[in-house]
Amino acid sequence: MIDLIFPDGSQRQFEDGVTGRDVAASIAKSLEKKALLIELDGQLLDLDRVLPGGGAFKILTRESPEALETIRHDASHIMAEAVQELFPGTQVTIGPAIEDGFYYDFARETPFSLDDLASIEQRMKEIVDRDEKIVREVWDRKEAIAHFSDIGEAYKAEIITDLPEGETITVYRQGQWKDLCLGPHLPSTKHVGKAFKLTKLAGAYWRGDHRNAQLQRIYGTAWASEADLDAYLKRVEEAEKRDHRKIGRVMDLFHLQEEGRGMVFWHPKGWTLYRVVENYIRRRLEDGGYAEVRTPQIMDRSLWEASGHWEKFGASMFVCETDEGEELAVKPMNCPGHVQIFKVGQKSYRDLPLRMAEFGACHRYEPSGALHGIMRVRGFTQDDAHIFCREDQIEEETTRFVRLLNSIYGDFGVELHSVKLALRPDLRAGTDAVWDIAESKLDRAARQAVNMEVEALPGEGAFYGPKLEFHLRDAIGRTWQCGTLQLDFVLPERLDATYIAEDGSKQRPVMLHRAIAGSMERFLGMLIENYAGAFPLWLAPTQVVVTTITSDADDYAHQVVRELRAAGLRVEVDLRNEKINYKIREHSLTKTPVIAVVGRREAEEGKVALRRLGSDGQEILTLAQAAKALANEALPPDLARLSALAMAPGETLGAE
RNA sequence: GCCGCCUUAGCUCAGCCGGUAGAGCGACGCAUUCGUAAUGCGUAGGUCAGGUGUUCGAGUCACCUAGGCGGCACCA
Repeated sequence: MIDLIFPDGSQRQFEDGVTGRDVAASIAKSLEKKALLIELDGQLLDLDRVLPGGGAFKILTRESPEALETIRHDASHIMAEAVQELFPGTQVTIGPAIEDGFYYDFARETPFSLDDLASIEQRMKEIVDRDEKIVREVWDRKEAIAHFSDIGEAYKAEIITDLPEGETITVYRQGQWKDLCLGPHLPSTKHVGKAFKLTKLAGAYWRGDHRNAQLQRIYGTAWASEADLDAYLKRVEEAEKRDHRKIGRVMDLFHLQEEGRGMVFWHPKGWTLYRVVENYIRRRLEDGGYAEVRTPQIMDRSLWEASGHWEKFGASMFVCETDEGEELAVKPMNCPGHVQIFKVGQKSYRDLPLRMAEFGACHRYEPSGALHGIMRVRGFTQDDAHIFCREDQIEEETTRFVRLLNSIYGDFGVELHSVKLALRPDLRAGTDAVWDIAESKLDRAARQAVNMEVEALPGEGAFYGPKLEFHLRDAIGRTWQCGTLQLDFVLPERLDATYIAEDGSKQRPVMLHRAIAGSMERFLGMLIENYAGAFPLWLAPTQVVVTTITSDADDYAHQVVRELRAAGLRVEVDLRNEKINYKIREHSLTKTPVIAVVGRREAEEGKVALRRLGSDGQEILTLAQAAKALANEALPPDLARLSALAMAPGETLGAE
């Protein structure tokens, strides 16, 4: 007998050998009909599988969020079945459920074309209609390998071969088709429903390794209902409107062109935004005890050899040779330059921690396929800094850094999506004991500073030390690493950085490489998507457009512009002989936060009518009131906090 | 870099089975002076990404090159 505890807390006993379906049937016939899967002690199981024991028991239906992943997984199997029916000779590999959908990787000589997706989708719907029972079978390892080899499924045979001895090999059969799979699955293909759509075609390497064969991946999305599918498609469409490349064009922020692939041409408005962000970060760094420096863009090969970059990073570096035979490299990172500054003169333990910051323009030769708008470029600027410190200062410096990062993200209104800790790689410098300390320090310090899980990434650290990664999410759900903190035991050694300790001995400092925005370009791309271009006043490139109803008010409009500019605001004027409706529409489309409309009435009364982006009401203020209120609102958050602290009545700090 | 798709006016996009290039917006000109998301009329804009080929004839078909987009790999 087994004991099952139901979600309402009630408990019942069942005979050994009972299946999830039996239990559902014992509750209600209607429940049995709706049941798709069961959850036993948090683990999903097939409905028709004999329960392996008792525990917390739950029946999942279409409506259960937990069932969605299985619906998607099944959809991928149905797609694989459809593909093998339509394109005999195609080998299957793996096909998991992913966020919002699923994919399946196939091995086939001739690539699929976009047109094939329609016929595959059609066949999938037929398979759903066939209502094929999905049956779990446990196979013997040798037999399974022999079977999959025989039918020409080399990849499946390889997967089984690589499974640890003693692992249960399960094969799921649906109709004539079968696939090696861990499961669980729905009772039959009918239950997957038809709320799915094949979305894209891509190449993908077998087991994610570019040295392996390239497979063909078909992506799809699948949902519990048509309504959910439509909502998803609409969401994607909306997200595409936030694309920073599109908004960058509409708002005239920047452009990219062939002759400078991966290099951003910042237009006046985009550069204004850039400078506002840079100056804000600069103030926060100064406030956080950093000193800003500037190091050369191009340095001799010998330095890059000494730092190890020539060997480890050479393939990504832009190099050049002079007529005199010098070999130079454009800097891909700022660290070697900073060590040079550290090494000038003698440093004492009293100088540590020494925090050296630079908005350092770096160039890296990124693979062409990696480029993406201004998010992934070849020329970018890091809000970089290196903290030279003693080993016992690592933890405190890390906590300080993560707090600063979190506060800065907060001021920009972006939300940290995840924090990851990249752990020691196979090839590494330093002893295990040092790595143990380094990893646990970073982990502890990060957890202390943010109330968030820290996901471990085994083997992904740099050869010289572990690395904390701070990820933000873009408009279409892709996540990007922005902030980072890397511990480095190696570079101070390679470039021979030392300080004099209390006992007079020479010691090696530890270096923390850290960045908050990461790349300014990427961070601005994130900001553009985060706000869909509708920036808060302090960030908006143009904060106010003053525009007239008729040319009678032109002179007054100029006066308004002068006063608002005197209050520190970024103001433009639009005196075009167009209807007010037209001008409002145009400035709204380019996301100007405040439109100040002036007509004869305002001119006579010395007032302005402020219209906020996204609202159709207006606020009539005197010119002096408007200037003061807007200037106050336009204060960057850090200065706003200062001014609130100062509480000096009537005093305002100039906005940028 | 690899796989797939795309590239037509400044922008967004039509262009059928191969028959000689279109729209809207924008720009420019003229008229209009108007009260909160598109005033009217007119004018100019194209080596159909570049190249080679097939064809009587190519924006359309084939191949090559470049760039872009979506993934993969790589990465801030």
